[in-house]
Amino acid sequence: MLSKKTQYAFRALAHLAENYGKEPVKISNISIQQKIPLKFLEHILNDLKKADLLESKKGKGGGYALKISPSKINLATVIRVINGPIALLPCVSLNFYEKCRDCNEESCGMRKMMLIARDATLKVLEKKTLTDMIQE
Amino acid sequence: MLSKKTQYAFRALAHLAENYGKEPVKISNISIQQKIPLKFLEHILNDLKKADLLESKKGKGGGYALKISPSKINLATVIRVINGPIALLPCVSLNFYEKCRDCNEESCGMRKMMLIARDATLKVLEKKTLTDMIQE
DNA sequence: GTAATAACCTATAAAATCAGTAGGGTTTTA
DNA sequence: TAAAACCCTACTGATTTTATAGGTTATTAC
Repeated sequence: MLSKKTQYAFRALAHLAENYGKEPVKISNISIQQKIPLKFLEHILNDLKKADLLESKKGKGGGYALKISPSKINLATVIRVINGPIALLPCVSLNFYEKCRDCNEESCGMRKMMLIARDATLKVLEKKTLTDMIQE
Repeated sequence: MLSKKTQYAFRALAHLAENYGKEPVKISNISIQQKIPLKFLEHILNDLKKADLLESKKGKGGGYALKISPSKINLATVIRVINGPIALLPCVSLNFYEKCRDCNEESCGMRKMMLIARDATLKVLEKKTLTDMIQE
């Protein structure tokens, strides 16, 4: 399951996607309209900025905005930045790979199954973007 | 990601699948051969038993065995018993559904995306069984 | 140039979950 | 009746999650 933080991140991104091309949006606005605790949201937006998904501007008239088009931000990217691995096992993770102890990767049946599951999930999450998400 | 407990469960089940139709297997045997902490494994096997996947026999010659054919135990079932929901959001979970606050389910784009992802993942996890997993 | 605005940074903390351990109790079989 | 093996309840330490607090820095308007 996605953490609450990740769900907040998606809401914030959806909000920013709807304001793409317009003025930057203040944290406080997103916080109120999307009902996300303000100080928590600060961290989230900062994480997304560090991942190069957002850009920010300080001072009056400042705020956050998507750095790239919402149609270029896929859901897998967001999940990886905020939530972590998408795969069900570390040994089948593309971005957070870890060798599993006591297991021969070539022959491990569990691994084979989780690879197939990962591919199926990724096929969706890498294809769908913020634009798909905000289409009503 | 699957918890360690779930990974242990899969290993134990694979072990039992390989002994399907034979004598019951003792916890201690599984613990040693699969390198799973014994007392932790006790809990896991008990959970699987309560979920009707295993049957047990006490006393000498006792142990655990699959209650049904390994070809009838799919991976989704196991994950749900030990790990919990497979869906990425509570509001798209079939077995652990929870309404999300502040969100109209009909119109929520995040929900729509996660539904599609869930279906893709489940299609694999509900189709693949312990038998698929132990095929070398 | 200074006051207001709004993002940025670091530290802390309560609550929940995870990963086990401890120590007996109960049932079955020989 | 004793050994074998599962069964049950409670506890614990570590980690992660979900925040909150409080100050710092950069930008803009006057």
